[in-house]
Amino acid sequence: MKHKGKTNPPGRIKIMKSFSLLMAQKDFHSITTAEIAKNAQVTEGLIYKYFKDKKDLLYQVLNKHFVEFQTKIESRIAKENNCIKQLEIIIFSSLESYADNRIFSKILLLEVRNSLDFFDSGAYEMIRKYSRTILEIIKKGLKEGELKSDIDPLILRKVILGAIEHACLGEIIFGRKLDIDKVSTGIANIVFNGAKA
Amino acid sequence: MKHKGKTNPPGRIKIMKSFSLLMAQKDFHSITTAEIAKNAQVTEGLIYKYFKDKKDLLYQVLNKHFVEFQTKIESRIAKENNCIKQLEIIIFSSLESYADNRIFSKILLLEVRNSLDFFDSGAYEMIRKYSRTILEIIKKGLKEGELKSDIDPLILRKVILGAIEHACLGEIIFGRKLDIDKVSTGIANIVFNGAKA
DNA sequence: CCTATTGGTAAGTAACACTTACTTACAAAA
DNA sequence: TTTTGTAAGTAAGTGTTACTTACCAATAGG
Repeated sequence: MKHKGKTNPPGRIKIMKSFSLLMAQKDFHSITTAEIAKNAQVTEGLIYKYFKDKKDLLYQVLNKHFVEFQTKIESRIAKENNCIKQLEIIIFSSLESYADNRIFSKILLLEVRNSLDFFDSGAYEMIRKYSRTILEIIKKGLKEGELKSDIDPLILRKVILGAIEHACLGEIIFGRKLDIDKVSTGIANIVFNGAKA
Repeated sequence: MKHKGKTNPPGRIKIMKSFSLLMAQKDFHSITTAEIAKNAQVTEGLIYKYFKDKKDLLYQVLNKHFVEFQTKIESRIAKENNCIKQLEIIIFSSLESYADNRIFSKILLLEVRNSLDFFDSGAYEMIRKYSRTILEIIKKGLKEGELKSDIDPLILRKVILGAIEHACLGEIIFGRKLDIDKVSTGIANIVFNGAKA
């Protein structure tokens, strides 16, 4: 019998909690379904009542975290209407979110990209939305003359997103502590003012 | 009997070739050892004569590609001694290498990061060397006054590497064609001259 | 000519992701 | 009050997979 996805029964919640906990300790591939079930105190079969497969569980956990991330950032952006300030908020808030939500960033930056079916998932849809928001801000910045007219908005977005993601990798992989203030102002300084003397 | 790794027998070469070919078609996890062996026309057991496990095979294939990448870039850099020019060469050459060696970039940007034992591999040692080279150039640029004195070299490196990697993701994942000239000059323009009007 | 080593094979095995067939609980309809 | 439909959960599989073990054949050195 297939589940229709309307309710949110205790078993389902326990499975997601158990999986999140395990993701904090080890990488996706070395987590077994037996382990997930045992820690959740349910049987293995139940996982497949609520999730298509192990990857689907991963995507849904990511999605849950992403919703929080998105709403937090959007409310912060809304308070500003200077575009450069808004982009600075994005840089800072993204770094902050990645830093104090290791599971979220681990999944997003290390675990999901290698499989094509991620890009059909709801979690990926959220990323696109976030990404689109950034592009809108950049375009507005160009129109209002806050940004140089010869800037390609798509490339600027790549630079910003790439810098953010790369900055978090060391922290996620090696557990290095990241100085968010220093790194975010550093990135913003380079991206907006340039590095050339 | 353990292999000492001195010679390079035909079976070993066939396995690596077969695996490379499969990596061009699908992701690491959905490639089976049976498949690798069949396409290489050897038995499955032989894989484990030359490689510790499936991941080790991945790392060694990556390593092979990385050596070519590294030597190519270093010879290009040697021809310049203006630091900004050198960094521009790095941006351009990296994009170019990623673009015309999809397997290499797929492995490097999507497949290896999620497992901790990659960071003990020889392939990761190469990355560190490459990364160190970039840092040296930046430091030289600071000393010789080509770069602004308030720039943090580690952060500038993060921005450059992040931008390069992010720029390639779309191409690798979705097979989108990348305009290397446009993107590399675009990135360099932002990083060196800044985006603010 | 023997023997150690290397290249390679064949036949396993344990563990894993996922399935199937079943039970229980319970709410709404008849 | 009984019936029926369905959601929640279980128990016991199954096929596949990465990896292992034990073996064989060729060959080069002493």
